[in-house]
Amino acid sequence: MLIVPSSSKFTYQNLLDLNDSARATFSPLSVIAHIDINAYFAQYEQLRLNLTPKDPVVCLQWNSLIAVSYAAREYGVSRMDSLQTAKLKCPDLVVAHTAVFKKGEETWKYVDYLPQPVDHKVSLEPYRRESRKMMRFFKEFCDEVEKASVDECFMDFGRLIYSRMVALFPQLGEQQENPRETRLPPLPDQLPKELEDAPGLFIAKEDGQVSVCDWDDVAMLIGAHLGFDLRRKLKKELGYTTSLGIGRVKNIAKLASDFKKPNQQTTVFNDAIPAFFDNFSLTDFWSMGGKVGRQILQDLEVESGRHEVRYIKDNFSLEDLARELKDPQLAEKLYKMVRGELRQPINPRTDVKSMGSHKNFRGKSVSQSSDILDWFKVFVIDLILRLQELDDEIDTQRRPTRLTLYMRNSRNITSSRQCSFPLIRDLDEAKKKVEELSLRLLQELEEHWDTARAGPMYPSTHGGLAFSGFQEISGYSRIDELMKVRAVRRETTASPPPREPTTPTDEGNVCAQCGAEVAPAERAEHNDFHFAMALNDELNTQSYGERLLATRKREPDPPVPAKRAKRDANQKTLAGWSRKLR
DNA sequence: TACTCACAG
DNA sequence: GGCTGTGAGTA
Repeated sequence: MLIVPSSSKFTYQNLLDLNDSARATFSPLSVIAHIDINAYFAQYEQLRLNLTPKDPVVCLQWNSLIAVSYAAREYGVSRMDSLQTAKLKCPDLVVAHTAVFKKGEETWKYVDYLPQPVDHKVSLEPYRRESRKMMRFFKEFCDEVEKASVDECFMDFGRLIYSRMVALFPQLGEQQENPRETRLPPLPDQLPKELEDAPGLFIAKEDGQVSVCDWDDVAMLIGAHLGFDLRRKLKKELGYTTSLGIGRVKNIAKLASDFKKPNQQTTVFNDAIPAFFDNFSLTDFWSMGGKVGRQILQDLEVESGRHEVRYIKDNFSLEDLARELKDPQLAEKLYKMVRGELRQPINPRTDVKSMGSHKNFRGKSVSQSSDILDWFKVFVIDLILRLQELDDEIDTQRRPTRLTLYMRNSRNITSSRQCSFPLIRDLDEAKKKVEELSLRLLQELEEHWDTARAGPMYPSTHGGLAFSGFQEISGYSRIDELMKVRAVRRETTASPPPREPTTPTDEGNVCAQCGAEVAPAERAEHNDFHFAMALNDELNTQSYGERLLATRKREPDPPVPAKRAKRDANQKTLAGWSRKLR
């Protein structure tokens, strides 16, 4: 590796800013990472079914492939294939259908047949659950993480880089009288051994050399090592192969993680940014993939395809862009973007913003309001189970403040209706409330439906319910309530579930199944817990994926059903809906 | 606030 | 192409 020592362009303040999460993304020394799980859903299924990366696994949703493992891609299988064409290309294809809800049922599971859309709804909850696990893992590695989707996130490596830099180059840690005015010292003649053999591909600089010219290059180098460590750790602990990109802004990191796949990483030196952008079209950039990107190319009369980004950078001033695009904000964004200087902060976004459960209806299967009630049941339980997962995951509960009903008719006209949703801690209560309010929303929507403008509401082609306006509620009202939740959580993870659904025998206050101390008043609830665990076990039978090949190892825990007695009561309520509407 | 649209994976 | 999510625009 070529070292080119010269006086630094950067100041001590630039370095200090890395150590401040509010300023790091604006430092010229910034290092942002983007990580992406390769063919996520397919890889999840591969691990769930205890297969290897060599097995050609695909994830199926009805008849279409929603994820294709890299092993299956070797056979020419792509996301565009149907199940049938994919099997022609690869007879040994391992097909794992997503988990599903059966119409009218109250839980999702992996099933041992090929489910049909007319009476099933896909559940993506296993992937979301695993995603949350991975995000926790990333959060432990790095203090500033932005979840970008279910299988990718951005990280600001600023603090990690700062610490490594000061540790490796002690003179960088020396206090300065005037850090804003004081330049960093020149690079040493040799880099420490730890930074040699940097993992991952380096984008060559403009002159074709990989050379380290200034401290920003050193920061990138450390970033590459951090990225490699992160990927190795994730592979070891959770089993996933990933692609990763390192660059000075989010945009570059994102393009870089996509550049070499699977199981590889790319680091873009700052000097190499223009050369790196030559590999892409403007429409490959985040937020430019749709109309906006196309419109810009048209307004600027840029020929699509050949080094558009470099062309825009070299031929348009900020004023030119503002004039041609007639949108000063967009012009500024583009001006910075083509220079790799669009510095968007990491948005921690730890909290859920909204949560929806939707379904497209086939043919005329939903041709009157009574037809949709069984689907409502699925939407409701889907949402409630997901609220419960949130509760289980973090100690502060979050609750939605709005409920929205969506419907679409055969002319593809969508209408929605919202209402505020009361703050209810208890999920069984909340469930009843959703049932009640969604019914009311449906009636209101039917009343307000503008048949003259939109045509008839039925047959409906789409329906769904969504929670939004999530708020954190003040936490647990009593400390012992919190302790109880924690104790149950320990049990569910630590003790093996019973094989048979059995009733605990009466032996004082000690549960015969798990030996836990249970007060008589809580006995019923405790038994429900065992019932739920046993039911889970029962549901964990063979699935469509594994029947074709393997033995199961990493089956996800299906959702814990709501308490039995209350569920029966709710079924009565649901039956009531149908009567009310007929 | 109510609703729609654009964009993304 | 189906499903899920975020953010911005509009009235």
